[in-house]
Amino acid sequence: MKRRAVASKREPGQSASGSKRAYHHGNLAESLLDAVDDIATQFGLEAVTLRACAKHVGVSPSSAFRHYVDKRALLTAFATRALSQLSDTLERAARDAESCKGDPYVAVSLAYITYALEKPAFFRAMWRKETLYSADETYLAAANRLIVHLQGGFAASIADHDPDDLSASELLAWSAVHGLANLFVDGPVGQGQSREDQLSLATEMIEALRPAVN
Amino acid sequence: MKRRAVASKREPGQSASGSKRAYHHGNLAESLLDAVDDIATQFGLEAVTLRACAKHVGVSPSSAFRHYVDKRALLTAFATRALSQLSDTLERAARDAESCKGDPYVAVSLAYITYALEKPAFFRAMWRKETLYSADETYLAAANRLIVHLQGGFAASIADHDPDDLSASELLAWSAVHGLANLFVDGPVGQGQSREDQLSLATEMIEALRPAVN
DNA sequence: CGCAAAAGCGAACACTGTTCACATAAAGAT
DNA sequence: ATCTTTATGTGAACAGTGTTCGCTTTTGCG
Repeated sequence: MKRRAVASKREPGQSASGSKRAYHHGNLAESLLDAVDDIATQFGLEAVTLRACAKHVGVSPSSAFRHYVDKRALLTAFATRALSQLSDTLERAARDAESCKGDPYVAVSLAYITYALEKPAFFRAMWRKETLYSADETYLAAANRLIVHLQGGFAASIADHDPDDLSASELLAWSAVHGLANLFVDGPVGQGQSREDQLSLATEMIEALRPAVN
Repeated sequence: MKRRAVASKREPGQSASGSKRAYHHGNLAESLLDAVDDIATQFGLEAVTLRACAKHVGVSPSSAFRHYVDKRALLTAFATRALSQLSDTLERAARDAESCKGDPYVAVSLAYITYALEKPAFFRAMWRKETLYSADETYLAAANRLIVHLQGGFAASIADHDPDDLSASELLAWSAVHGLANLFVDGPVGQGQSREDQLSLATEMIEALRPAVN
């Protein structure tokens, strides 16, 4: 059989998280992350199974263990990826807001909530301490980068990055935004509403918060 | 075999969630919930397995399906119980605060966060939409009761109870408190800190929120 | 080329949720 | 009391899960 008779030379140009690339030898580690990505997007986090990921990539289940000691390690790596993705999103939102219209505070907050609404599985995966190695170094680094972006967006002060060094108002802003995101994603708020309505509700809350955060 | 040669008559006096009571005929449904309770408390939500619960109660795994169609149904029932428990806690906090010292707003908020810190598994179980039948009627009823208590505590107006009928400032208050609770339980905030320090951090945040919520 | 290390494989293990035909206990009717 | 009906609990089975291990391939390198 040998279902992959692809060229052994890896072609340098390749779009994105597609399933291209000579898996047989190549970057299984990354490809497995893509698989988690796809499956979580389509069927939710609970459907992410090691065997499903392996099959999605076209590889035997046991191969995964050459790259991740655990399923938990795989999920940690995925959470790390999600964290960076969110950081990038926030960064872009802050930059856009600065160069154009409104204040970055609203922009970053809305971007945070929008991300949660549009990628709920990713948002959930980010902080699932029970299924994560939350002491993993690269995971922690990604979390810290996110915190820095939050400080930057919320308070425009970029410097240190200890989660416990957030000022009271920074923590308040993060809590409110994070809380609403969670209430949307897993809670009873904004259930049947359209994305539009959800976001305007979020905007309301963010504006209501302003007096406390400035 | 027949490992339970206990008296067939049920003795009326019995302390708490112990494994007493004539299980053979009695209230397995409730006892299974107690089992979830115990296991989740000791080993976390991920350790809650149907077979473990059955064993904990002293019953065969398949018996559980006479009372819950699913594992998910069992978890839904447990989430419902957790929601009521939290509601009770908040109610008591509000009453105590009214009859004595400070304002109920702070008391309720702190009680919410304290509950999350002290029963993280329960707090997680409450809103895990992916492992719950979140459209279950009694679950929804419990969620609504919680919302009413939040409105009562946060704004002292008790009346209707549609999650989308929260005022902007009520939603803000809930979001902030819920968000901080989540950041404590699953996020990077307040990691190594003592309960005391965590709660004083929470108090700071709650106080910072006050200008926006009154 | 030759070889050690890396990467993938298939079969196995213990465990999970779930089903189903069967046993038993309780409750109701006679 | 007996008989029947219904509610409950059982044990063996099934497919699917994470994980391990000895084995084969492939690759990179001297």
